[in-house]
Amino acid sequence: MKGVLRVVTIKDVAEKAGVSASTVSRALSGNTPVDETTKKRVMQAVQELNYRPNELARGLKVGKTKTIGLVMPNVRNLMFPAAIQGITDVARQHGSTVILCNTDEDLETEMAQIDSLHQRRVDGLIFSTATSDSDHILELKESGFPVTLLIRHMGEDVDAVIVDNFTGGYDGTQLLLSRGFRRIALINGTLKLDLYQQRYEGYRQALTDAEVPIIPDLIHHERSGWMDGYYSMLSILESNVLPDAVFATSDPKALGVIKAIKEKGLKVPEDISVLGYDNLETSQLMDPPLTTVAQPFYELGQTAAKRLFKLINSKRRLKPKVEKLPIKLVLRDSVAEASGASDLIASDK
Amino acid sequence: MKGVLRVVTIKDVAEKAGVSASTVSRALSGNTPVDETTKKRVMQAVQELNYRPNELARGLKVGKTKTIGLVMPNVRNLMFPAAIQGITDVARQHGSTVILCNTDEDLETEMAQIDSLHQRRVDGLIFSTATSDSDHILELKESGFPVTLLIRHMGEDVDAVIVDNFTGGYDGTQLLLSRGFRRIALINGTLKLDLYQQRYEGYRQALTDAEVPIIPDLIHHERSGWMDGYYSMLSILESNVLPDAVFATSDPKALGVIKAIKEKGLKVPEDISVLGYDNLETSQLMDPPLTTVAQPFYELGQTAAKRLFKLINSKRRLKPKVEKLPIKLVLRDSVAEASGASDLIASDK
DNA sequence: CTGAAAGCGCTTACAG
DNA sequence: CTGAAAGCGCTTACAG
Repeated sequence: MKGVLRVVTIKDVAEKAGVSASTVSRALSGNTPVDETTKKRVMQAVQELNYRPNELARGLKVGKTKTIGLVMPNVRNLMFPAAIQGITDVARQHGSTVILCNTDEDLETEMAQIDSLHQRRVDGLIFSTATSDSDHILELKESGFPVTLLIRHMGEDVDAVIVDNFTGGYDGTQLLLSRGFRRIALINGTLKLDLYQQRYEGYRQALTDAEVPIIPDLIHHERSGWMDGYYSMLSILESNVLPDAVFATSDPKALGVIKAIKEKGLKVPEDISVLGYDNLETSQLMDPPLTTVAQPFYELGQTAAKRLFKLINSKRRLKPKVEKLPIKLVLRDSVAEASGASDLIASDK
Repeated sequence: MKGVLRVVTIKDVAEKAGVSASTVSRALSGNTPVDETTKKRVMQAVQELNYRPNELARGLKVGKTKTIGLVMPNVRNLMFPAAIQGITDVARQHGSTVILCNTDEDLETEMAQIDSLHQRRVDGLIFSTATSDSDHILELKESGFPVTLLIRHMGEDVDAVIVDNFTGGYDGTQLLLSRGFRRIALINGTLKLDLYQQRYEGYRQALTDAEVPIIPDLIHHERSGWMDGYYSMLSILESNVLPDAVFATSDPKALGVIKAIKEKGLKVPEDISVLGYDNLETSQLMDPPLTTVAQPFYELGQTAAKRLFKLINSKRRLKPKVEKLPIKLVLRDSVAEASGASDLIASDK
């Protein structure tokens, strides 16, 4: 009986209710007054036929698809799932649907994805760009298309929701300083991404403010993932300047660092303290539980989506705004007090 | 100059190329022969105008949207991101786009999501259902709509791609038995999900086959997440029957178990061995690195997507098929040899 | 090979 | 309050 795949259309409803398609449309949308009793008849028919308006047809007509595009460099990166949830949650509140694209950190496919999303006439786009050289994004923005960047941004010209990375770098470093550490290694990501640049600057500033010398040998950039953290730390441990603490600018890197330290027969935090950055869910399960700079991923996603809908629903063009959400220090067990901390601090004077 | 938001349509191209819209359409689709030189003119115009066909209009006309829906219970569950990537990867190969929905494990919103996806006229649906009582899925299936279930399935009537959970439970338990353990605790998920039921049965079968008694006190069901693993283990440690090994049916639960064991001053694996299930990326970074039953999440996603496209592109209705992908034992350090294992085995005879 | 026409399923001025 | 008509941007038989 259900064999035939023909879907119920507005005409079927109209016929059943004995009215015109226009009236059905109006009864359903509620934008135009409709007589109560005819409305009831329509609703009855809708019920019986289990009618669902074709969103495509509607979109074609009114020029809004109630769909937003989400372009992520890598869904498997543990930062993103929470952000994605934040986005889908607010999209749902707005009756919007989200199309997810994964770029594998590749610029080519990023551009292809954007093209395909554009073809789908999404109402707007949220994304974390693969690189900083993103002319295509500026172009989009220029053309008046609603776009908001997430986590990774580019300058002040396009809307973005990010985290205050400078403060993250600064506060993290300062925590370590306050515990009495003076030889703080930094295992950082690629300087091509503004966010790592900022964390780096925060680190330097904190050191400078505390009049603690910066030791270039203890600074490694361009690292990503736990493997890089692991190898970076191994090489540091085999060099001649041993750090008393390590600030890794992502939790995975921090975990790699801890692994390396343990493998060398040293202890965290007794011998070397380790500070992460992210506060991924699993980081609390580590041994020791990771002290880290927490990023509010879910809120980041939420905020970006809210901003996007504001752009979408605004009549006039809004001035670009980059929102910086605050970081938070999460104190657990991987950072201790420097041994002989007081001496050290004293001797520094 | 770009100020006006009017998008380029097929008419603009037609006009510029001096042909009809029909010809433009044909030149672009390639389904019908078009004269080479006029084709070139069309392509030229497409280039100059940067024309992108409106996928919605196309979809409305041909009745395919080149969009699939993906309904997940919880994107933050670490099992899913890899599966999602598998799905988006093959969707891209098929020129399809994926709409992502998150149900928060809630049946109500699951049904609402399906409805909204249906309204969007997606070509097919992949999902991991929230519960087993899923009449709405059967209904969908019955109506001839392409659906494939992922990871969590329901019977033999609807297409699914899952993991061989019985074997997972069996092989995992057998690994523990082969190492000489005899009091193997099971920290399991909800029996409402077939997958946990199967793992449980695998566990029982392995014990039975080895003629090792099943100890009900060591079996905890309805646990999910690391917290539950943690508390389950705590209560076991405070009871009078101490296990020599624990089989947790998810990695997070295993991590909670390890945390509890360590807190009690015991060592993993020296005092108690722990086996997980999942092989999440972070599990190798734990201390000790987790021995676990690996699920091929990416392949699961890939396979489900491939199956879905087969369903979508098939003229006739295909017979439902549930594919079971194999698990793999990943040996790391959280499972050791039972102390005095040989005695034990001997004494068992 | 190509154009004019019809139509996919809606919405919304335009009349009444 | 309601219907007939036009049109969103495409595709595809139908003629030629």
